[in-house]
Amino acid sequence: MNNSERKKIIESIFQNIDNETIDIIIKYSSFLELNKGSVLISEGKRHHYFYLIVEGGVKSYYIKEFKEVCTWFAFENEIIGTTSTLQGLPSNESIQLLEDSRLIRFNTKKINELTLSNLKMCQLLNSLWAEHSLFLEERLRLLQFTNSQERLEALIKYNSEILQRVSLTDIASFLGVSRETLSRIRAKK
Amino acid sequence: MNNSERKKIIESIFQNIDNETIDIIIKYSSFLELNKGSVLISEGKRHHYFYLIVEGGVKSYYIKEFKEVCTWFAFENEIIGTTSTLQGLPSNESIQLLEDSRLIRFNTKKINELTLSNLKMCQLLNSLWAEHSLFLEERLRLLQFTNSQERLEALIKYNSEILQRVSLTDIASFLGVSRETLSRIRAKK
DNA sequence: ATAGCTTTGTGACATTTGTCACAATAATTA
DNA sequence: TAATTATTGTGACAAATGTCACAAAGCTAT
Repeated sequence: MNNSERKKIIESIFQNIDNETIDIIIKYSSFLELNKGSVLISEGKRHHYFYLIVEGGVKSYYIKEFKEVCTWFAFENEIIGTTSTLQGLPSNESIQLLEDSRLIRFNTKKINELTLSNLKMCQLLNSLWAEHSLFLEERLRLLQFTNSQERLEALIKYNSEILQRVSLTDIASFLGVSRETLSRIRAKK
Repeated sequence: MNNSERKKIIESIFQNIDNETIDIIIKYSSFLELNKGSVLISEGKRHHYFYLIVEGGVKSYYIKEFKEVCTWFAFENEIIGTTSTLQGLPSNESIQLLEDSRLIRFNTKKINELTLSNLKMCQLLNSLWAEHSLFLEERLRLLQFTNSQERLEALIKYNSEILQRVSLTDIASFLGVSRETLSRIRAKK
């Protein structure tokens, strides 16, 4: 991927940022192609990057009693990272590629520094946080007071892409039910 | 509550903000004393304020099938509002006082305007969002892959204040279990 | 194509949780 | 204080879900 392609993608994601800042952002980013199974962020470690998925998909999870608990999935044009990593803490979850993927990688510290002097950048981050909070609140609602049937229906309705690109084992964990229960709910319909 | 008291509290919450901005924030705020049961924000409506609890407590909830589903509780020195309200949307949940409370009320629009020109204010909002995201992510973990016993234990460990100040009916709803189940788990210990 | 591995489906049974009904207790108000 | 209301506890039973075991189906690589 050449520089002008990368610029186009970054411009479409980081909207309303002046040209000069975009160039700085590009300087602080790099392009990667990685294979399915690669781990971008691993639980318990400090990391210095967040990513934009150009093509491909990832899952995020943590280990509980020797088992993976999936917390979210992401695909094309989504910005991914872990909240703890963005704050300079050891990550509370891992991020792994579900497919061979093409990614743009950003340096967390450098981007954070930009927000200290660049108001637009700071505002952009604010809107990303707000969006992220809404996403989390919706997920909380889904988990707090719905049965597994309703959760699956919501997933089909609002995130049908996940169903097509993620294994049922991971989806079950994401929905907070056992693999077997998910299998049975699917059979019932 | 006089102006200098209010200034002190606001300064302790909005850290690293210059004096001039603090004065503006104070101008955009007002002090309130309200009784238990008062509703600060009601589901489905647009609101133009967020609040700081000086003394007292609140619960947030939405209605599902004629029942309240509690989403969170807050007490002294916490900033409260709903994400949807902050973004100018109709609120997706209600906020009601659990106790007679003393509050400082802020004008959302005015504060949002401040972030357009004041970098410090924008950064402050960023850190509030980040903190809020971490809070939501922890709650998600608690709900996604724990049984009711573990949820109650986590609540006792990390939010014992809630147990002392909130009815078991509301706590059960917050933990995502029926009132009866919570009652039985408590009896078992 | 075949052997090996991964993913998905399904039966049997135990456990957990929800629901309904009602009793016991605590808090509030006249 | 007595009456009333709100909150909490508990028994009985039904429904949902988890766990374990194993079969079926899909992939992958040689």
